[in-house]
Amino acid sequence: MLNGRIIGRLSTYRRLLTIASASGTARVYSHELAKMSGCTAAQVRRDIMTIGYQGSPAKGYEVAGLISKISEVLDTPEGQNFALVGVGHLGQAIMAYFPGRSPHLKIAAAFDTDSDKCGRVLHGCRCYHIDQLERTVRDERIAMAIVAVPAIVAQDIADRLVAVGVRGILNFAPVRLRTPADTYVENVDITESLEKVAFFARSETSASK
Amino acid sequence: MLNGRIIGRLSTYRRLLTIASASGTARVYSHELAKMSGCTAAQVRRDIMTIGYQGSPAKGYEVAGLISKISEVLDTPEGQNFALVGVGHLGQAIMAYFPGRSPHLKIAAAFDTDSDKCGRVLHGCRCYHIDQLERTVRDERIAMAIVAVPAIVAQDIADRLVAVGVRGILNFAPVRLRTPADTYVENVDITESLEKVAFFARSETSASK
DNA sequence: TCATGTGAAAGCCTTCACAGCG
DNA sequence: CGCTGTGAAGGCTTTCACATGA
Repeated sequence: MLNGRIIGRLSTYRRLLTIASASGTARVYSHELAKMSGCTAAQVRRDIMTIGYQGSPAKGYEVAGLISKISEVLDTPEGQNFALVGVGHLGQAIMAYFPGRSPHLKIAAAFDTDSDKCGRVLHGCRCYHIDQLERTVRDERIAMAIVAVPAIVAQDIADRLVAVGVRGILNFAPVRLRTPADTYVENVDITESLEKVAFFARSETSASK
Repeated sequence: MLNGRIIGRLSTYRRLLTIASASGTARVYSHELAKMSGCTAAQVRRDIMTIGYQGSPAKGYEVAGLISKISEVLDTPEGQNFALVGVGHLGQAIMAYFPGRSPHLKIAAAFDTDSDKCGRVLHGCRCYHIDQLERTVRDERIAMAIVAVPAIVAQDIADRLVAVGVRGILNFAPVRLRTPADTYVENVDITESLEKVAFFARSETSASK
């Protein structure tokens, strides 16, 4: 019913709607949202139907209402906290990217082995030594993590995270993490993406993901 | 026939096979590769069939031969060059990640607006001022790019890249780029990924992407 | 006329299941 | 046996197409 694809598109719709709303747009038609997001109008309507929002044939969808409805699906009232493990370039890119994007999501703590980074606050986020991982994740009731560490240590970090209650991981390491069945892992594999681009850039006719 | 999903899995298989090969494994069965990659054995066999490689029921697949066959599909003999646009944390993470991963792929040039970075060589890659984009991309015959710039300028950069012949883009900016039909765009949307993790970490039973 | 909501069709991808073979 | 190769089935997503309503 609500699978990863739909969640992904809802996230995109919300971002686009939020931008549209900020520039004063009060209503959208499915074909407009389709064009903005790169989906078809039928897809947009079906997604909106799936989450139970209603538009009107005369006026399309109310932007504010649709944003609220999507947020009901995507967000929790209390918000959700991530731990970021690995404060290298990638980790810092993510920290820098975060503020203001998703008010309901937060990086509550970052961890690294480099003691130079520990104790400091980068992009509004406190950095701890990796030794503090277990204690901090527990104390801050963190249930999700971003793994941005070298491949060799990724499985070890994942094990430690799972052991202290983490049930969702965004994994940037080029490794298939082994985790319990009740833990969700989303992999971002840059090599895979690069090779897709390289392959399809050669083929004549192409399209987006 | 050879769609993005298959290309992605082939890339994963090759990485795993290369690791296996390095540690002395000469043959694999589909169920072994399946376990390593998180696919089913049937999927592995079907993918291998699709690219026209043959194993033997008695001995499975020859690792070296399979790597070659996958490489025939994924690589070009001359290799392919990327331009990297945006040498912030994300750009530098990608530069750092690159060396040795895919010998046939190379970042031939990086570009940034920050003149401090220009003229320097970071992670084995020369950085130019963004003003040099057109000339360098043309001179180096670059046909693919990684866009790691702020969202506001991403479309402009994409337009400039397309104008000088780029036909494949890996886009990290949270924007749907508008490009000609013969240009392939692969989007890596971190917000989307984070929201997926946040959503599925709440649901009881989960699984990988 | 032009939009939404949606059952039904189509298309796509994955998995099943088994013939064939060492 | 246990594995590959693969036609056929199954399941999942997307798209079609149209009833309905302003």
